[in-house]
Amino acid sequence: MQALAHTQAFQTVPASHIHAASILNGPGALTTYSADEEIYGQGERAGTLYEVRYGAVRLYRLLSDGRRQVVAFHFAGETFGFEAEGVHSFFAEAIVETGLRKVVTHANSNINPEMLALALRGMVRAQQHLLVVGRQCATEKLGAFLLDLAERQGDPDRIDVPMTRLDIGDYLGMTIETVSRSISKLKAAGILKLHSLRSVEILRPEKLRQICE
Amino acid sequence: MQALAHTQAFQTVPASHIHAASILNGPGALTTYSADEEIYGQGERAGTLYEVRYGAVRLYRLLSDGRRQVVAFHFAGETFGFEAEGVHSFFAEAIVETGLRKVVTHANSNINPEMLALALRGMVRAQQHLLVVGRQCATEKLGAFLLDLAERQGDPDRIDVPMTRLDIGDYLGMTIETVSRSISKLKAAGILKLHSLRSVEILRPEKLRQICE
DNA sequence: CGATATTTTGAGCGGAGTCAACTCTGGTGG
DNA sequence: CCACCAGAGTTGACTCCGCTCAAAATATCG
Repeated sequence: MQALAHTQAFQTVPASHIHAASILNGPGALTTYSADEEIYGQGERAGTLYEVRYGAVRLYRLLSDGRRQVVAFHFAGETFGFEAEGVHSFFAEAIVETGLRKVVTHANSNINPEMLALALRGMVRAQQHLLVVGRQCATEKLGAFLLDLAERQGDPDRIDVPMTRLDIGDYLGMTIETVSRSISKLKAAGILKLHSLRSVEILRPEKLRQICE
Repeated sequence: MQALAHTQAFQTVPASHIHAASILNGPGALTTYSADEEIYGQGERAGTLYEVRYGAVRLYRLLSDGRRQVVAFHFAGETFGFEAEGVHSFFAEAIVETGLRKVVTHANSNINPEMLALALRGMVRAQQHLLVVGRQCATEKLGAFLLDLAERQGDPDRIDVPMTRLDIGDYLGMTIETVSRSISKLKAAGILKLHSLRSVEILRPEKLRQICE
């Protein structure tokens, strides 16, 4: 029942997203993945793009010392799977029950402005992520992360957070304890309200970035 | 602390706003910039790519609280200036005397695979940067940074470091004092040798990532 | 309802930031 | 040629945020 609620929440797709992705191909088959199922692995041959129809995806890389760096999350309407080389440099996993539409692209054949647009958007997103992880205190990072989620999900107040605290920590470069503490701090300050572990309400968006000390 | 101005950067952008390069390899005029000279500014209209012929360039963004996040450095042979929106979201400055070849681009006409490849490489570079900044201790960050420089400059041992400690700090998300201390630590450990402030020799490349305690 | 995983909270410690003083470097002009 | 100087870099002392280890509380699922 809980999972179903997530699914529905993520099905809201901004019009611009649908537009960009659907030009890339004809109607593709919908593939479904259950929670924590691998979509592709580091080192696998690339060449397929994936458009999220519903659910959520994490991209991550395992470092040599065993740590995990989550590079990106993707939600309904977003397209991922771009690679500069022929192989994937990250793992892709479904976070919850997720539906993907595969977009097979073979080198040089499918170059068009829409595809370039998606690639550039991916680059901008990575650079934006960099700004967040780069230099901020834990609470600021979390605030920026939540605001990003809100923006991408459409609803400015109510956020669905399908990923675990570990995912968030590995995404923002901090431990689960610090993630938890930051949430508690924001909650205590009356900026956030948790309806459940996976449903967050932003009461004071403008204050989210300022709490830091 | 006020952080990033999210709202604009996270907005989805219609594909029509993208000004993509049409021709990457036409003969372009060589423009020279002196140290610290601005190449383009945040908010300026985009649409031109730049190929570095010699010298070095920093891309950075000013945050609302006055902090500066250096997003990338670029050296000879590299191309920068990609934007997903019609305007530049970063500043570009020459670090030292630098020669650039401008590549004037026309919107939506004649998009080629080479162009996409460059954009994807930019994305991968940003994600790689993310892995470095996401690392835990300062010395590891600096080590990864130096190894990156060595790789991009060709010489595995001797590195030219044109940027200041402040540049490095703003790139890695740490203070100049910590940058300096990290260098001193690596020097003391016999891993680095400084021939001058701008010339670094890597004595033990394999140890660069491991020093952290 | 019990078993397990996830999350929260607590206590203590260490690394990076802050503030400050000092040293080094490179450039300028006498 | 050298003295001077401003900026860059280094080093030190101290503080504090976030990591670690540990335990309690809560959520999830069979």
